[in-house]
Amino acid sequence: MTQKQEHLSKNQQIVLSIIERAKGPLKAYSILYNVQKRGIKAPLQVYRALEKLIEAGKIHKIESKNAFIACKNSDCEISKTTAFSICNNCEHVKEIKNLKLSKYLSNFADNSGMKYKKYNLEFFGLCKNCKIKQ
Amino acid sequence: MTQKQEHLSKNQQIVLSIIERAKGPLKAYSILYNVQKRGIKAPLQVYRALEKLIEAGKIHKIESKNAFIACKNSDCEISKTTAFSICNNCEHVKEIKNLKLSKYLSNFADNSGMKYKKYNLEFFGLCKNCKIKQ
DNA sequence: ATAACAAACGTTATATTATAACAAATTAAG
DNA sequence: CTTAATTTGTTATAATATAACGTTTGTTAT
Ligand SMILES: [Zn+2]
Ligand SMILES: [Zn+2]
Ligand SMILES: [Zn+2]
Ligand SMILES: [Zn+2]
Repeated sequence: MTQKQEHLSKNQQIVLSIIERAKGPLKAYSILYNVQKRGIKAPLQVYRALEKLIEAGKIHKIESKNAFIACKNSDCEISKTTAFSICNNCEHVKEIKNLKLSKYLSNFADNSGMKYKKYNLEFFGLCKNCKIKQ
Repeated sequence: MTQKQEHLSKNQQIVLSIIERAKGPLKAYSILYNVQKRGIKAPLQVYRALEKLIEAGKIHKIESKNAFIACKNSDCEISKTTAFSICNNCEHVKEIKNLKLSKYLSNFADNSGMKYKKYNLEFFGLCKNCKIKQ
């Protein structure tokens, strides 16, 4: 009986803690730099941890930025349905938690006969702060 | 009066023609390999063409694959609102043309006060073919 | 036509992001 | 304890993307 892992390994915990403390999405090599004092020396160690953390639903990858952010949406299925708002100016990223949206997209079906189990949506615009300043 | 460019340069035309003839999304270095006989020798020449073609709405980038596909949706705003279906098995990618979906997403607003001008949505699942085979 | 400007080009070098391959150490299960 | 699975450490390399520079081509306005 292979259950979804819930115990995080040492490296996974280290990488997760860095991502959780960050204000915004972190890039892999920035994570690497941050964890070198804790014994993680090579890119692969970071990428391996990132892979497992994504599988576990603890973090998400922001595809348009090649960066990683902690999941703030404890309800969301394990990394299967994700939506983010991204500010084009200050690069602020926030995970969107909206039941209507997630229901709409989870139930979406077009004429292709394809049933989608997973999606990633990235919205771009100006955040409230940046809208004011401009 | 700076209008949106509609005349494509030589390199842009070459790169676009490769992408349009392809069955699926192409990677930048695969494009490079394909156009070397036509005089394009360096990655930067390809990336520059790709950038302009995206701005012109002729192609889109599939972010989860770092690959580029021709736009099949002449109605869509210039690369501003994109949705794709991606088969996890055969990697078949198709641009989704669905007015309800695009209206829903273009009008989407959450409580953040952010108004989104642009989005990219990638759906994942099994296409009809691959569903049968499994 | 020609000067002035903007866009595209060619080229070299380099930055950034990500994975392959292999052996050792640790952890979970029977 | 024994065995299998996972995680780790390490080196090397693959894949993706941009910086910097000078030249060439195309457009616009006199
Ligand atoms: Zn989440
Ligand atoms: Zn902002
Ligand atoms: Zn399109
Ligand atoms: Zn398929």
